[in-house]
Amino acid sequence: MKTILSSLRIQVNDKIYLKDPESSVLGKKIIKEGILLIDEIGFDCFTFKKLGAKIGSNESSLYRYFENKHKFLVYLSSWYWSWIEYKMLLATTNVTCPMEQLLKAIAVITEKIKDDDATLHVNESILNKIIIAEFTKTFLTKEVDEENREGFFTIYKRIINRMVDIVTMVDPEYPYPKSLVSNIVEGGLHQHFLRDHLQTITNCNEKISPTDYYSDLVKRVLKH
Amino acid sequence: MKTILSSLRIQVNDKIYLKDPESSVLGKKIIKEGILLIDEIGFDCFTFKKLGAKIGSNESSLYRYFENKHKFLVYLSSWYWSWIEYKMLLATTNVTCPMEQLLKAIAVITEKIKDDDATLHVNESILNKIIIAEFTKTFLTKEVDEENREGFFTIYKRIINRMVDIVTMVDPEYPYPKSLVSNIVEGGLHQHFLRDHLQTITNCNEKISPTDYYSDLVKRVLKH
DNA sequence: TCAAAATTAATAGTAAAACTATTAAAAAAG
DNA sequence: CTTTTTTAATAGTTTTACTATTAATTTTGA
Repeated sequence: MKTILSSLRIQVNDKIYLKDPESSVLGKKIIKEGILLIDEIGFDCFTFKKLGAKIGSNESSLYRYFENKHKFLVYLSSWYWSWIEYKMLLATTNVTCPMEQLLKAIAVITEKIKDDDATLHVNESILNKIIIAEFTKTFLTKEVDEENREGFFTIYKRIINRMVDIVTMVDPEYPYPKSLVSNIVEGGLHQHFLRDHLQTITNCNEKISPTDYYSDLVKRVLKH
Repeated sequence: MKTILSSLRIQVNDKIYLKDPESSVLGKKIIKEGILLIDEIGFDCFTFKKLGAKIGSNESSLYRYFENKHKFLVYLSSWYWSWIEYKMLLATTNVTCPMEQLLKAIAVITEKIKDDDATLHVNESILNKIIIAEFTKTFLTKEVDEENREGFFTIYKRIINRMVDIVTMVDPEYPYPKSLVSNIVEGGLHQHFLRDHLQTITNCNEKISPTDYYSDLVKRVLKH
């Protein structure tokens, strides 16, 4: 049951990879150890050569799964947002009050993640750390328009638009629902980063979470 | 007068560079043409070799000004924020109403920049485009804590804390002034990027600017 | 004024990163 | 059980990122 759920819920655009890493032992090893290595040394210092050494494989074997390390990060991000989308669906269905739904969605998006035992080859808690520090790099490139057309950011945009629908239910008169939501999703990651590294420009700390800040924000911004 | 003003107002931490690029013709050429090249090919593809070729200098000559291309981007960012700080000072002094002050500051931060003729070797409008697409990369690194300690982000943090003071004047009871402001500054850049590349998740377009969105936001969030 | 000192910039490197072509071995299909 | 396909390793190439050395120019101070 667990494995059925875990394979059903995560769907990554197949243009992102050359060969599906979920389809082989080596592929899963690349994901699992790749997440750990990026967390350890940072994406800028990460190379397929280093990952190959870590998992006892040759660099060129990894190139058969991903064209380059950028695509690998896009893959991990897509996987992450697909997993978040699933969690958001679980958290918001059967909630009738739109504002309550919105607060649940914000919690899913902005909360610090604990590992989910259903997917043994992905440590979601560490993946969350990577997304906080590296996700914006997936679209801050010269290729963003091309990759957007190819659907690399579909899941991310779908999550935002699902939340936009909820905001519109809460306050149909609010004029900037899309900017508000994209701002919350991106800003949630950013506030986590500031809490860990630039504490003087955030109120987030051990006691105040990004979830607290953004929950308060939507209550002030939206008529409800 | 113009040159006195321009040299007074921009002050960049001298740990960022090896040799002050403002101190020589070659240095100014590096800044001027570097901005154009990064805008053209993106920071990821930018190298000192390519810039050297563009300005008819050897790669190794550029290395005497900046340790690496990361530091070059940190320098351009510092320069940009220093220039913004000056513009913000001009825009907010002699404004007595705190909310009006805040709206002026938000306008300076989030508006699309036009070139300023006072600094001939810097095209501020193109630099603004670079900041939108590349600035977050300056701190999304493993070295962020070390570089923060060395003062690489001082001006950026000072701008945010200046705005935090204004927010606190507007509404002393608001519990998250730092998160609100860091969110506006970072989010302003982000909304510009979304408008240009991921239109489906922002309300910003030719008619609605990030300034409109954030001006409305603070009016809703703060009691005034 | 002119020789010594200091600065500036070019040449010619190296090491690592980012890939690719070829081939060998293992697994799957007919 | 042999042919085809898939998988992965070896051994390359090109580019990036940087450095050591040397040559040329500028500055300075006796």
